[in-house]
Amino acid sequence: MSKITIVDIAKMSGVAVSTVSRVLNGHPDVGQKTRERILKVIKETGYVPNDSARNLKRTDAKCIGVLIKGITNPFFSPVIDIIEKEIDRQKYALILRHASADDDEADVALELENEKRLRGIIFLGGGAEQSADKLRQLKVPVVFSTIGSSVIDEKDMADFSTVSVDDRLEAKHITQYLMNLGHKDIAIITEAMGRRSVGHLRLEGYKDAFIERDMPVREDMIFYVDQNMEHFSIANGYRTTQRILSSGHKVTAVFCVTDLLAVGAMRAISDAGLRIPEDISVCGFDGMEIGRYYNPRLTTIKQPLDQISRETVKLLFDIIESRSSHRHIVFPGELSIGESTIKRYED
Amino acid sequence: MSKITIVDIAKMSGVAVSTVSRVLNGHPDVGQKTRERILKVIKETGYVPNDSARNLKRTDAKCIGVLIKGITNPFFSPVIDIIEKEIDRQKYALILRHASADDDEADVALELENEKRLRGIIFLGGGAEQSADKLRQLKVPVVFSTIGSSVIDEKDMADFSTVSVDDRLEAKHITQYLMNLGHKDIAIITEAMGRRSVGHLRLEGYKDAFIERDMPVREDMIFYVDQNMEHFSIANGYRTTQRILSSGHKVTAVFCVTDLLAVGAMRAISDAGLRIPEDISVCGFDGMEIGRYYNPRLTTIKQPLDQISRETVKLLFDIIESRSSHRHIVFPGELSIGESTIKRYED
DNA sequence: TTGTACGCGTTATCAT
DNA sequence: ATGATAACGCGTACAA
Repeated sequence: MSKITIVDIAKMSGVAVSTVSRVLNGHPDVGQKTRERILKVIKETGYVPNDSARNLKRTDAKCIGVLIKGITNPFFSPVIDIIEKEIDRQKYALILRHASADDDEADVALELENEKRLRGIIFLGGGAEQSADKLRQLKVPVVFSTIGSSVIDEKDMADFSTVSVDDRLEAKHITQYLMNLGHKDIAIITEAMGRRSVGHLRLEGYKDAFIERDMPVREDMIFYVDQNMEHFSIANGYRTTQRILSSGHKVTAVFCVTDLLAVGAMRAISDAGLRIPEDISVCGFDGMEIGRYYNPRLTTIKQPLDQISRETVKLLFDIIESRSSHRHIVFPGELSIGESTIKRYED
Repeated sequence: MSKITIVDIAKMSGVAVSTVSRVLNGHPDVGQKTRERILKVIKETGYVPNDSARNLKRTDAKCIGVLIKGITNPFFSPVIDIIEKEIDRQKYALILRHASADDDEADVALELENEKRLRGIIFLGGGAEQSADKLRQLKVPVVFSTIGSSVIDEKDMADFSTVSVDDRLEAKHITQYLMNLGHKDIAIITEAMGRRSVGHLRLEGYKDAFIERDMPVREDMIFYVDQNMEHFSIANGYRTTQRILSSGHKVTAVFCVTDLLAVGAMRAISDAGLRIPEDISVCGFDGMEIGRYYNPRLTTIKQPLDQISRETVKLLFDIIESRSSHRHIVFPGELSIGESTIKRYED
């Protein structure tokens, strides 16, 4: 039983391939009886059109590609959900593609572009990094979502759009919040990646807060996650916090650049027999659902993912329909105060 | 700037298309200088071969398709990670495809099969349900992972493989565990889907436990999640637990058929001013990472996802290389006792 | 080592 | 309303 094609269907229905094709694509100009006959044969044989061949010929196709780096990150789940709905509302199809850690996202994007007939691409996670040149070869507009413009070279600003919060600024805010609670010995758990990673941006914001108050930035309070495991994972937060606790440094608050890290941190602190927030305050960044359900509730910077997602799609379509050129939209984050932070006790 | 093809590359390099094709596919029989020249042109133009056209012709291609229903579920994250690595070890490529809630998975699978040149397909989540007939049209072997054979019709057992735990049995185990702690008023939070859903299977296991002890199964202790939101979500666990608490029924333990539901349940119980486990014991099912980090740690049935994932890939390759026919592998779950369950206080 | 020509399954164009 | 046929971009015999 070799694979069955449109030709077979045509033969079995006693019509020409073009007629079958018309039925397949919902063209109106085909007789009622002929249509039914063909449909019947299709159902019986279980024929499925070959998408490759289709895309090879097709000119239209209303598709938006969504490229996501590391499907593993639950942070993107709500974003994808909303983007999917929004694209649907525009009567477009969404093609979700995942790039594994070692894939070059730009390559995947280029592949996707001429494999399907895309009208636009949304990037979730990852970052432009070096591959901006490759990305520029894309013929369809690119919007980075939840990724700030600071991860992009200035010269690329006109070629891509970004929709996000200001990672650096918001990180400064939450650090200041901790300071206002009286904390001085504030450790940070972050990622040691390139200058354009969110980890680095949020670290910069942390530093900004100290610098603005003329307080020294203590390098021994900066803890980098284990490179050998998933960077922004609960487990890594746990392990890194253990390093903090055994470092001997006095620490009254920990800023985790990610909610997931914070969850791990809280568990590690509890396991060490310390109380949150009485002994150590913990805060995160992102505003993930789990933070609102954890015990204690996590203080964090809530990203307005709803707005970000919606605006991402809206902006993309504005560009596709040339109602707008590339823009860089920044939404304010919201300090969401939970039960994981408290005034520092005077000693 | 229209799209650039292999013909353009050939012209620009002053060679025939076949030569370019050879370079593209890493064939050895091409002159060193010619190869370099072509490579240079490719790099300069940023040419990317059209995958659709490729797959149309290709005969080989070592790909495994992984179909996942609802990317939203973090439960699959570790599974995907491992499957990806295992497939990689076999020098195969992994193509991850996501089917949205309303897609027919069988259709997506069929599409994927002749779009790419697959050698096998792994299903994550979802279920065979009615579409077994469609699935049978697939020319490559299908393995359901983390999905038990009980979701499949008997007559289909020889056509598909499954690798999973015994949902029903394990659900009985954990219910018995609660009973052994002295609990009698045990509510269950589950899903009201078809007879083949995990929600239903785990509910059956819950009932089994009661029946085996000649205890009545109380319908008023069965709580179904809100159909209008994501079924197995934290938020749904929260809301459904609120319904339990306001039902007026005496409840000393809650079995949530999913860890995510359990997290929501625990938060709802805390918010109601009750203590876990003293006032109400809570347990889940799955063994997700968050359960081990939550406060209190969640008692649950841990699925051996490591083994399941590894065995899924191994079995698939056994079938591909016809070293085995379709099988149904069942791994035992592990009762992972946390801090969320305790002996029922005598009143 | 390199080039030519055909076919993969489909859609679009032009006839009928 | 339907049929015939030329592309679409690439891989691969086969020929040179």
